[in-house]
Amino acid sequence: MSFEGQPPAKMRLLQAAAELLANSAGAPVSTRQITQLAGVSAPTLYHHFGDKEGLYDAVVSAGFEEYVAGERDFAPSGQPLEDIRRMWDNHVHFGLNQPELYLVMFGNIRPESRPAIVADAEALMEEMLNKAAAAGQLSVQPREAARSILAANVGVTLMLIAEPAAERNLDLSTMTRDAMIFAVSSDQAEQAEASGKSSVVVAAIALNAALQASHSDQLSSSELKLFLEWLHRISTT
Amino acid sequence: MSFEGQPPAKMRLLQAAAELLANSAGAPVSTRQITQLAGVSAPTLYHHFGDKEGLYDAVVSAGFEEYVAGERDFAPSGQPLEDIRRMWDNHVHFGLNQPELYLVMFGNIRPESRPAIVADAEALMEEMLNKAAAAGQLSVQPREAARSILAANVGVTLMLIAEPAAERNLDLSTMTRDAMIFAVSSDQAEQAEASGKSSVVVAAIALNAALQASHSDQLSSSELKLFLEWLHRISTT
DNA sequence: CAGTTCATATAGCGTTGCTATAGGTGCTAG
DNA sequence: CTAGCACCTATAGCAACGCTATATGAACTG
Repeated sequence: MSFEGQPPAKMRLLQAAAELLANSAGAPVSTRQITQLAGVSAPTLYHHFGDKEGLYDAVVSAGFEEYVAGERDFAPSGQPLEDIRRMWDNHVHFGLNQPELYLVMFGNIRPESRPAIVADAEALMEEMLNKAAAAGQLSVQPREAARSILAANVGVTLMLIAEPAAERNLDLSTMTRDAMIFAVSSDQAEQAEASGKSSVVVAAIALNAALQASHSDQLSSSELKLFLEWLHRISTT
Repeated sequence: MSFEGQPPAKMRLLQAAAELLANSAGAPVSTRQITQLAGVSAPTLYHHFGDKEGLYDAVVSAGFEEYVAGERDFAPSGQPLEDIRRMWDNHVHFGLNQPELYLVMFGNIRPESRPAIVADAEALMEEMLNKAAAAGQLSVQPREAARSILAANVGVTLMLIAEPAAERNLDLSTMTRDAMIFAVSSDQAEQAEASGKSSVVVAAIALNAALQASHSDQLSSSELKLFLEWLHRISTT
């Protein structure tokens, strides 16, 4: 993690905090340790960051940029759901590689106070899910899907961090990941993807078939007739 | 929470700790607060519990018995997967009702040190999943399924606790719960039916997203507007 | 009644996050 | 060139924290 373009003392504090956090093995890191390693005295820390949490927020912010970089670095594969899979794996990877930082970011839960970073991570995932929705691959609203997937993703990552490194079994992650993605995806759309047709057409076909089969009573019979006619126009173009 | 059958000072310490924890609103609780409320001096605490964590462990242990009681109190419905659903809901309920205690139990993650309670909760869920497996309703190993479901369950509960109480939307829990149970269940078609999401809704959501993204010119703008309105009606039922 | 053990108290140690106060340091204005 | 002014940093120390060395009272047991 690098903190360039900052006043020297501020930068060294950030670096010292990040370094001590990474090697703390779970033990809490004191401000005295940080200021000593940074070669700076206590008030300097509070001048720059207000309090210890402010310093941690700054470290977390840099950590999150690294996290986001990981989430974005792979080229979009054109298969949004596959990209979601990679986001999930990157999330777990990030957590296991920098557990202390991850715990400060996602593990520091307090009632009724939501870490800003959670909202950011949700937004990131929702963005990707929007693409899946546009491709007709989603069976739930992107926002709800993002919240649900991220919750499971965090839960799994925390579980894995808590386990002794030797016992960690990434199958837990893979299995939960696929369960969540499958749950929000519509298999109709997945089949459509394979057939190469435009998603509008395929979705229209699917909806047409489904409507006729289910005798939905959400629309009146005349409305349904017009609706189906439009569907037909869309799907036969 | 009751702590009967203990030496009086020990019991009062447990009660004081539980009470202060429940009303701490997220702020840390000091040993001085606890000993003062218990009408006892510091060394008594350490005589009985070794250290603060020992006291918390004892409180957690009592809390866990309450948790287990909730997990077991409903009569087995004869449908193991339905019981799993209730276990999930009870878990979330417990977390939201006693968030501070829950955070001590499940939120106090440290690298490579797994809270004993997690193993207990896993065992509890695995036990129930064994019944499902015996009934041929499981498509994965009960142990793996239990770990996966519990990880998601904890993740969701932590997310909900972190949210302002007014914004909490239990749909997040319901949706994630059903996704996980669906994923481990062998009779997936039945699960889909039970979740209430018919294929009509799935197709409507996909088509909605696809239409908005593709600016199809097969329908006039007024037709499209009405079409989308109907879609909305179908997909939000 | 002596001895042992359990339970509690007085007083205080070392560390924590944080701050009141004040002293440099480098820039710009006159 | 220097006066003034922001900005940055340091000395010293406070209150609160978890915890403990030591000692006293109470209650069984021989």
